[in-house]
Amino acid sequence: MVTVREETRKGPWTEQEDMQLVCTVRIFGDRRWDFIAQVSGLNRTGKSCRLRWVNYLHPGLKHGHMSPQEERLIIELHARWGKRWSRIARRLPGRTDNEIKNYWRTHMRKKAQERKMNMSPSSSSSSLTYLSCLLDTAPIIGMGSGDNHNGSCVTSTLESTQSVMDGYPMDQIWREIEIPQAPALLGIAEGKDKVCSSIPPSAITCYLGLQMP
DNA sequence: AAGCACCCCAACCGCGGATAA
DNA sequence: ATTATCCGCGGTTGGGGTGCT
Repeated sequence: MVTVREETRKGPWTEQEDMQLVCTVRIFGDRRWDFIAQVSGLNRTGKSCRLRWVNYLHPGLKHGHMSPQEERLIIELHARWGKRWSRIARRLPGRTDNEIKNYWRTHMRKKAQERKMNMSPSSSSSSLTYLSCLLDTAPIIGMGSGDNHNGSCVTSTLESTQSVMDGYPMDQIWREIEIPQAPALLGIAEGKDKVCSSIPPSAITCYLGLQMP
Protein backbone atom coordinates (compact mmCIF):
# COMPACT_ATOMS: atom_id res chain seq x y z
CA MET A 1 0.00 0.00 0.00
CA VAL A 2 1.39 3.29 -1.01
CA THR A 3 0.50 6.47 0.71
CA VAL A 4 -0.15 9.40 -1.51
CA ARG A 5 2.88 11.57 -1.31
CA GLU A 6 2.62 15.30 -1.30
CA GLU A 7 4.60 17.17 -3.85
CA THR A 8 8.18 17.58 -2.75
CA ARG A 9 8.74 20.79 -0.88
CA LYS A 10 11.06 23.40 -2.27
CA GLY A 11 12.19 26.81 -1.25
CA PRO A 12 13.28 28.27 2.05
CA TRP A 13 13.62 26.00 5.06
CA THR A 14 11.60 26.57 8.18
CA GLU A 15 12.93 26.34 11.71
CA GLN A 16 10.88 23.20 12.20
CA GLU A 17 12.41 21.57 9.16
CA ASP A 18 15.88 22.50 10.34
CA MET A 19 15.20 20.85 13.66
CA GLN A 20 13.93 17.72 12.02
CA LEU A 21 16.92 17.51 9.76
CA VAL A 22 19.46 18.09 12.51
CA CYS A 23 17.84 15.42 14.65
CA THR A 24 17.79 12.92 11.83
CA VAL A 25 21.38 13.56 10.84
CA ARG A 26 22.40 13.28 14.44
CA ILE A 27 20.89 9.82 14.54
CA PHE A 28 21.81 8.45 11.15
CA GLY A 29 24.85 10.47 10.22
CA ASP A 30 25.38 12.71 7.26
CA ARG A 31 25.32 10.07 4.57
CA ARG A 32 22.53 8.41 2.65
CA TRP A 33 20.64 11.61 2.06
CA ASP A 34 17.73 10.01 0.30
CA PHE A 35 17.23 7.82 3.30
CA ILE A 36 17.52 10.77 5.65
CA ALA A 37 15.02 12.69 3.59
CA GLN A 38 12.60 9.80 3.92
CA VAL A 39 12.92 8.99 7.60
CA SER A 40 13.08 12.61 8.70
CA GLY A 41 9.54 13.11 7.56
CA LEU A 42 10.64 16.13 5.62
CA ASN A 43 9.01 16.31 2.28
CA ARG A 44 12.30 17.25 0.70
CA THR A 45 14.70 15.56 -1.64
CA GLY A 46 17.88 14.07 -0.28
CA LYS A 47 19.74 16.55 -2.30
CA SER A 48 17.96 19.44 -0.70
CA CYS A 49 18.58 18.01 2.76
CA ARG A 50 22.24 17.57 2.08
CA LEU A 51 22.56 21.10 0.79
CA ARG A 52 20.80 22.53 3.82
CA TRP A 53 23.04 20.56 6.13
CA VAL A 54 26.27 21.33 4.35
CA ASN A 55 25.61 25.00 3.80
CA TYR A 56 23.76 25.97 6.92
CA LEU A 57 23.26 23.43 9.67
CA HIS A 58 26.58 21.69 9.86
CA PRO A 59 28.29 22.28 13.20
CA GLY A 60 31.45 24.27 12.74
CA LEU A 61 30.17 26.48 10.02
CA LYS A 62 30.74 30.10 10.51
CA HIS A 63 28.80 32.82 8.82
CA GLY A 64 29.39 36.45 8.35
CA HIS A 65 32.06 38.47 6.68
CA MET A 66 35.23 36.96 5.40
CA SER A 67 38.31 37.98 7.32
CA PRO A 68 41.16 39.58 5.36
CA GLN A 69 43.12 36.38 5.82
CA GLU A 70 40.30 34.32 4.38
CA GLU A 71 39.87 36.76 1.55
CA ARG A 72 43.50 36.51 0.60
CA LEU A 73 43.46 32.78 0.91
CA ILE A 74 40.52 32.57 -1.43
CA ILE A 75 42.23 34.79 -3.93
CA GLU A 76 45.40 32.79 -3.85
CA LEU A 77 43.70 29.44 -4.00
CA HIS A 78 41.50 30.60 -6.81
CA ALA A 79 44.59 31.64 -8.70
CA ARG A 80 45.93 28.19 -8.08
CA TRP A 81 42.94 26.02 -8.66
CA GLY A 82 40.41 28.14 -10.46
CA LYS A 83 36.77 27.59 -9.71
CA ARG A 84 37.28 24.47 -7.63
CA TRP A 85 35.15 25.91 -4.90
CA SER A 86 34.80 22.79 -2.86
CA ARG A 87 38.52 22.30 -2.90
CA ILE A 88 39.08 25.87 -1.84
CA ALA A 89 36.46 25.50 0.85
CA ARG A 90 38.37 22.61 2.37
CA ARG A 91 41.20 25.01 3.06
CA LEU A 92 38.87 27.39 4.80
CA PRO A 93 37.40 25.58 7.77
CA GLY A 94 33.91 26.74 8.52
CA ARG A 95 33.29 28.07 5.04
CA THR A 96 31.30 26.29 2.38
CA ASP A 97 31.90 26.10 -1.31
CA ASN A 98 28.65 27.90 -1.87
CA GLU A 99 29.66 30.72 0.40
CA ILE A 100 33.03 31.10 -1.25
CA LYS A 101 31.47 30.93 -4.66
CA ASN A 102 28.99 33.64 -3.78
CA TYR A 103 31.69 35.69 -2.18
CA TRP A 104 33.89 35.48 -5.21
CA ARG A 105 31.10 36.39 -7.57
CA THR A 106 29.98 39.45 -5.70
CA HIS A 107 33.20 40.83 -4.30
CA MET A 108 35.50 40.05 -7.14
CA ARG A 109 33.08 41.29 -9.73
CA LYS A 110 32.90 44.50 -7.83
CA LYS A 111 36.66 44.71 -7.59
CA ALA A 112 36.97 44.07 -11.28
CA GLN A 113 34.47 46.77 -12.03
CA GLU A 114 36.24 49.22 -9.79
CA ARG A 115 39.49 48.35 -11.39
CA LYS A 116 38.04 48.85 -14.81
CA MET A 117 36.74 52.25 -13.84
CA ASN A 118 40.13 53.29 -12.56
CA MET A 119 41.93 52.30 -15.68
CA SER A 120 42.30 54.86 -18.37
CA PRO A 121 40.22 54.04 -21.44
CA SER A 122 43.27 54.12 -23.68
CA SER A 123 45.06 51.33 -21.91
CA SER A 124 44.49 47.90 -23.33
CA SER A 125 42.05 45.94 -21.26
CA SER A 126 41.61 42.67 -23.02
CA SER A 127 43.86 40.80 -20.64
CA LEU A 128 43.04 42.89 -17.68
CA THR A 129 39.89 41.76 -15.85
CA TYR A 130 40.66 38.87 -13.68
CA LEU A 131 44.38 39.10 -13.26
CA SER A 132 44.38 42.79 -12.63
CA CYS A 133 41.72 42.23 -10.09
CA LEU A 134 43.93 39.76 -8.35
CA LEU A 135 46.86 42.04 -8.39
CA ASP A 136 44.77 44.82 -7.09
CA THR A 137 43.44 42.80 -4.25
CA ALA A 138 46.37 40.72 -3.21
CA PRO A 139 49.82 41.60 -4.33
CA ILE A 140 51.96 38.59 -3.62
CA ILE A 141 55.55 38.07 -2.66
CA GLY A 142 57.65 35.23 -1.40
CA MET A 143 56.05 32.55 -3.47
CA GLY A 144 59.32 30.80 -4.03
CA SER A 145 59.19 28.87 -0.80
CA GLY A 146 59.37 25.57 -2.59
CA ASP A 147 55.67 25.11 -2.98
CA ASN A 148 55.01 26.55 -6.35
CA HIS A 149 55.72 23.38 -8.24
CA ASN A 150 52.08 23.00 -9.02
CA GLY A 151 51.23 26.63 -9.14
CA SER A 152 49.37 28.03 -12.09
CA CYS A 153 50.73 30.46 -14.58
CA VAL A 154 48.72 33.09 -12.84
CA THR A 155 50.59 32.37 -9.69
CA SER A 156 53.82 32.70 -11.54
CA THR A 157 52.73 36.02 -12.84
CA LEU A 158 51.81 37.11 -9.39
CA GLU A 159 55.15 35.98 -8.17
CA SER A 160 56.86 38.27 -10.54
CA THR A 161 55.11 41.35 -9.41
CA GLN A 162 57.44 41.89 -6.49
CA SER A 163 54.69 43.70 -4.78
CA VAL A 164 54.28 43.87 -1.04
CA MET A 165 51.32 42.42 0.70
CA ASP A 166 50.30 44.73 3.42
CA GLY A 167 51.03 43.04 6.67
CA TYR A 168 50.40 39.45 5.65
CA PRO A 169 53.32 37.77 3.95
CA MET A 170 52.39 35.19 1.40
CA ASP A 171 54.73 32.59 2.79
CA GLN A 172 52.77 32.74 6.00
CA ILE A 173 49.65 31.92 4.08
CA TRP A 174 51.47 29.10 2.37
CA ARG A 175 52.56 27.71 5.70
CA GLU A 176 49.00 27.75 6.84
CA ILE A 177 47.87 26.18 3.64
CA GLU A 178 50.27 23.34 4.25
CA ILE A 179 48.51 22.53 7.50
CA PRO A 180 45.44 20.46 6.58
CA GLN A 181 43.36 22.02 9.26
CA ALA A 182 44.47 25.40 10.43
CA PRO A 183 42.24 26.32 13.31
CA ALA A 184 44.86 28.60 14.70
CA LEU A 185 44.61 30.79 11.66
CA LEU A 186 40.90 31.09 11.54
CA GLY A 187 40.08 30.69 15.15
CA ILE A 188 37.76 27.77 14.83
CA ALA A 189 38.04 24.08 15.08
CA GLU A 190 36.61 21.66 12.63
CA GLY A 191 34.69 18.71 13.87
CA LYS A 192 31.24 17.30 13.95
CA ASP A 193 31.03 17.39 17.68
CA LYS A 194 31.56 21.08 17.92
CA VAL A 195 28.40 23.08 17.97
CA CYS A 196 28.67 26.43 16.36
CA SER A 197 26.79 29.47 17.43
CA SER A 198 25.61 30.02 13.91
CA ILE A 199 23.27 27.08 14.09
CA PRO A 200 19.69 28.10 14.70
CA PRO A 201 18.87 27.92 18.40
CA SER A 202 16.07 25.51 17.89
CA ALA A 203 18.30 23.14 16.01
CA ILE A 204 20.92 23.38 18.71
CA THR A 205 18.35 22.51 21.31
CA CYS A 206 17.51 19.40 19.42
CA TYR A 207 21.13 18.62 18.73
CA LEU A 208 22.16 18.93 22.35
CA GLY A 209 19.03 17.28 23.56
CA LEU A 210 19.89 14.17 21.69
CA GLN A 211 23.36 14.09 23.12
CA MET A 212 22.09 14.25 26.66
CA PRO A 213 19.52 11.63 27.45
C1' DA B 1 7.07 57.97 1.86
C1' DA B 2 7.22 55.47 -2.34
C1' DG B 3 9.41 53.45 -6.09
C1' DC B 4 13.43 51.72 -8.13
C1' DA B 5 17.86 49.53 -8.65
C1' DC B 6 21.30 46.91 -6.94
C1' DC B 7 23.45 43.52 -3.83
C1' DC B 8 23.75 39.36 -1.38
C1' DC B 9 22.87 34.77 -0.36
C1' DA B 10 20.07 30.59 0.09
C1' DA B 11 18.49 27.22 -2.71
C1' DC B 12 17.74 24.75 -7.05
C1' DC B 13 19.30 22.42 -11.31
C1' DG B 14 21.95 19.59 -14.31
C1' DC B 15 25.80 16.96 -14.94
C1' DG B 16 29.62 13.83 -14.09
C1' DG B 17 31.92 10.69 -11.05
C1' DA B 18 31.78 7.14 -7.53
C1' DT B 19 29.82 3.27 -5.58
C1' DA B 20 26.66 -0.54 -4.98
C1' DA B 21 23.96 -4.25 -6.87
C1' DA C 1 31.12 -5.82 -17.23
C1' DT C 2 26.96 -3.43 -16.98
C1' DT C 3 23.34 -0.87 -14.93
C1' DA C 4 21.18 1.79 -11.32
C1' DT C 5 21.52 4.80 -7.66
C1' DC C 6 23.62 8.16 -4.91
C1' DC C 7 26.71 11.94 -4.02
C1' DG C 8 29.16 16.10 -4.83
C1' DC C 9 30.31 19.93 -7.69
C1' DG C 10 29.78 24.13 -10.34
C1' DG C 11 26.50 27.18 -12.51
C1' DT C 12 22.39 29.73 -12.12
C1' DT C 13 18.32 31.92 -10.25
C1' DG C 14 14.85 34.10 -7.23
C1' DG C 15 13.69 36.68 -3.38
C1' DG C 16 14.66 39.52 0.57
C1' DG C 17 17.24 43.41 2.21
C1' DT C 18 19.23 47.88 1.66
C1' DG C 19 20.49 52.16 -0.24
C1' DC C 20 19.43 55.79 -3.47
C1' DT C 21 16.49 59.03 -5.96
